[in-house]
Amino acid sequence: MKGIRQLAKHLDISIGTVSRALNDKPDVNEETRKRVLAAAEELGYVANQSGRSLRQGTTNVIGLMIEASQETVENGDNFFLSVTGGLQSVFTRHKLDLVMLPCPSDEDPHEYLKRMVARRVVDAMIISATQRIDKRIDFLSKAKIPFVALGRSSSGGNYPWIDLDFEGVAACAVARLVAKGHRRIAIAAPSTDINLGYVFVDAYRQALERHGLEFDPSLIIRVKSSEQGGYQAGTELLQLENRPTAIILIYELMAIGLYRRMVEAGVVPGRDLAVIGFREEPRARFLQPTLTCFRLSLRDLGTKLAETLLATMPAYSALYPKGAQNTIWPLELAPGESDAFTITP
Amino acid sequence: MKGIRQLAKHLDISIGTVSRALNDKPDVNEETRKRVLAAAEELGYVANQSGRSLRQGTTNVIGLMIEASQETVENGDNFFLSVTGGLQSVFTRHKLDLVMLPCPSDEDPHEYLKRMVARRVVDAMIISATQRIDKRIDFLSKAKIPFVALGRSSSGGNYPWIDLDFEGVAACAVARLVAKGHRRIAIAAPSTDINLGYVFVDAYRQALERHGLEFDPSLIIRVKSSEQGGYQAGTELLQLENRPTAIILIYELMAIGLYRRMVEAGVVPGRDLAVIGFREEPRARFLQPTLTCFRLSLRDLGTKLAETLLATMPAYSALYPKGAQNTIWPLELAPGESDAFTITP
DNA sequence: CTGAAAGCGCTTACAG
DNA sequence: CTGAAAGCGCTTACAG
Repeated sequence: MKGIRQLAKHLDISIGTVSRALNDKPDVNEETRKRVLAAAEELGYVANQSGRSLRQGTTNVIGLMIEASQETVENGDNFFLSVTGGLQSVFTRHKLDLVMLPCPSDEDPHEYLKRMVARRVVDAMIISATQRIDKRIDFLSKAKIPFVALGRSSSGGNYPWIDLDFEGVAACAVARLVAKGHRRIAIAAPSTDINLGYVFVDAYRQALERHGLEFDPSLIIRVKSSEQGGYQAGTELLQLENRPTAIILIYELMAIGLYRRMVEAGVVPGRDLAVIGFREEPRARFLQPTLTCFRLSLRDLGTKLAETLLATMPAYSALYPKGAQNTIWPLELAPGESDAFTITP
Repeated sequence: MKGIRQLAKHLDISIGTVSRALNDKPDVNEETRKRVLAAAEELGYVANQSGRSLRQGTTNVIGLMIEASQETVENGDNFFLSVTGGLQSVFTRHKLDLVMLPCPSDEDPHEYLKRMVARRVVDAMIISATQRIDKRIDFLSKAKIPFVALGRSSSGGNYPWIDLDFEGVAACAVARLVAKGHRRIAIAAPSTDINLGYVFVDAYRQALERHGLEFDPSLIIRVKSSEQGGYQAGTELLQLENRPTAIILIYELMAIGLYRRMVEAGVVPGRDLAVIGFREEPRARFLQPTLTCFRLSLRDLGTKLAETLLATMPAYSALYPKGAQNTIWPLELAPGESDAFTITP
């Protein structure tokens, strides 16, 4: 089936009526609508998206930009694939399609985004891995493209974002460890300029302060956000003089590498070293002793992301009252055995 | 910058000339072309893709369909993200953009594909995770949409595909094990209807036959393609009477779960049980003893996939001589310690 | 409730 | 080498 013209001819009615029937417009005879829908189904007609887009000025496509960094790839980090389900559950209601736009690793993310937006392949964008200073945010704001960011940034002033509750996680982790008698608590933070690193370390500092503990910069161990990074963090931790008795990890898979390094060194997590991981992750579920970490539903996060985005789009904002356009997403403590011992001074 | 009309007005020339200049057509004055390109850059003009698509009949977008199954997500399987780099390196040369189309887990993959194709959001498709009988292949063939499949299938007769050399891997693994004296060799295969399972098990059977070993169906352990599946395979292996002395795994992350199960049972891989893994994977690199497995470049695989696809597209086939439209992609043995012992009967 | 017509933003024969 | 015009496939005021 080529186009609406053939379908209309086949039904012996005008293309206008066919279009109205297909698009659920109210002013169509019920009988006519049924005939049209049946014929479309039978002949496999679906409206050409370019034609629609050109006329309507919208593509009905939402882009999720992802950066396939070496690290992400090696980690097998499927954070986004999980969020995707939640996003789609909302978008489907409005016949919006989600496409993932992988930025080639050799292209500047900002340039890539500009190109995609300028070509108008999407109506709106979801960006993530926000940097502390992120040009993409300024660009999208200025270009008035609806968007939502997964992650805060110092850029762009007021813009829609959702971020994980790093403060809550840091505060909870520090409080637990302090309650068990720990005084020297290390933290494994990312070595990149990603904004969550700053947020997390700040919150850790403040939590220490609240508990009257001195902040020691040497306890911030900067490593890659990966299993290997966790291993590296383990190595650096072992080399610290006056070795910390506890460590908080900012990335879920670090725990696996850290455990391995500890086992190699004869240091037993949960007995000689308290470990608190970040996000609960299937692959870390089998660590022995079980890892204390934090739980969240990536699907629900995706749903919220989608709703936040739609609230900023004129065509949908009525359905999704704007309200809080910035959300701190809570994580729930999932206690394990990795920090279940008490330090006696 | 709104559209080509404004840009043309700004330059005081016709939109036709602007278009020709922007699209590298030969019949444009060099001076004019420079002025146009400069103005476009300055004003941030990029052609609206819907307009282009409608006129040209092509979208210049290639779709990579991915199925975000529960398993894939939990595994953190980033096979595709890695292949993406290779795909893009080829597509970029032709100003083609790659988008990943995630099929919602509650939608039938075949219906999803039909919808995407009918809406003409992409010029061509890359599909994967091919089933033994895969309706998508018949559909794409019939609809004459250029496509390439990552994975063979029994469907569709003659169509372009690339697949990993499962035969080679199975043959090599069995030969190695037999040479070390193993007579009872188990194999962990996928429990789903994915075609690679059939191909791999067949090749394993044939390899046994070549070495004069009897095929024992109880040695085919069907489990999920995941870490957990590997663990499960370990459990089942331990329960087998006349326990096999070796196991071949069909999925890379199975090794991690299998090792864990073996350690729990006091069975030492590389001493009490020979293990040969499938694809070399960063996360399995730290297993002790090191895993014998097979190496391939996912980036190169992506490049080949892209080239195979372009060879089937009329607009590019001249540049990519069709030649072999079916490729068996070789894997290179990466010997480790996990199968380095000899059985003495 | 339906039809005829305009026009979304481009590219591309066609004239000159 | 450039301009004027047609037309890709739709949706949507506008008339009736």
